[in-house]
Amino acid sequence: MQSKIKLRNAGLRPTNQRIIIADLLFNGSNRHFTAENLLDEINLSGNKMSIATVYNCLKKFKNVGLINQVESVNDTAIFDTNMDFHHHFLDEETGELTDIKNNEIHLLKLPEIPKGYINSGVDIIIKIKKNN
Amino acid sequence: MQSKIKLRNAGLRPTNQRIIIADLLFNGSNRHFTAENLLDEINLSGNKMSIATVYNCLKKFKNVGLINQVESVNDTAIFDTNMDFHHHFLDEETGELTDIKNNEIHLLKLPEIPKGYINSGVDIIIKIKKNN
DNA sequence: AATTTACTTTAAAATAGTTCTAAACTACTT
DNA sequence: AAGTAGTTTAGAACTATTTTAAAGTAAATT
Repeated sequence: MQSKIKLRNAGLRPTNQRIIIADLLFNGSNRHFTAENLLDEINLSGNKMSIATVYNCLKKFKNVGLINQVESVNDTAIFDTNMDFHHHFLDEETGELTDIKNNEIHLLKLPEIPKGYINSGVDIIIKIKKNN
Repeated sequence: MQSKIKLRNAGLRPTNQRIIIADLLFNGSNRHFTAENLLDEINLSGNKMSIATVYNCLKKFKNVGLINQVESVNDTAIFDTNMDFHHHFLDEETGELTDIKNNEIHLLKLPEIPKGYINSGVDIIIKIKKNN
């Protein structure tokens, strides 16, 4: 079981619930998802879990750098398993996010970070809408 | 009364409540604020208003392009009176936003916008945290 | 292996931010 | 002056998320 090791390496106790979630999330392909999305998937996979556990787990995964929370105005938190440096298109009307490949965008000249602070990430969001 | 004209030009009926809010927001200096922040200010200025009105008003102001809603993971919606093209530092710990002047940052090469869509805005968020 | 300790899960309640409802009100048009 | 369409309001409703506190489980200690 790959996930157990992954969790331990990340410094997280590999509980049954975390293993179930890790198995679903880290199966190769990247994706965006909400806590509710994930719970549905958990249920479909024949497992059960409290929504509070899903939230707890996602918070932990985020803290140890297994997933990202995407910056965007949205009523619902969206998480991302893609930990590569990359950015997003945001459909303003639907709230849907799509990855922008990193070589598709180029940020020249970063601003000076305020004194006493360090840069902890850059998010570029390109808002789009249907043209009609 | 400047605000009345501004509202009319934007195609909004200049009601008392909208004028009170416009007077507070468009007084020269730009700022970030939440609906609750603004209500506090309204109260301090000796006026009264329902929080629902504040939300309605901000939504309208946003729709007609008088203010922006800032993209950022935050439990609370943050609005911005600065309509110039510009970006933000986001303090990850406090959620506080600060403007980045537009000449401090330079985005070279934008990705191709998906077919059938148009670009409706670009937000760059540089996350920062205290270095200690 | 048994016991202890610290961390985790859970259902349910609580909270926070925002939107909805429907009645009263107000700006604008006729 | 009367009509109508848009606006405001208090309060209820709603949604996403967090908290609570008791029960459960993994790991550490004996």
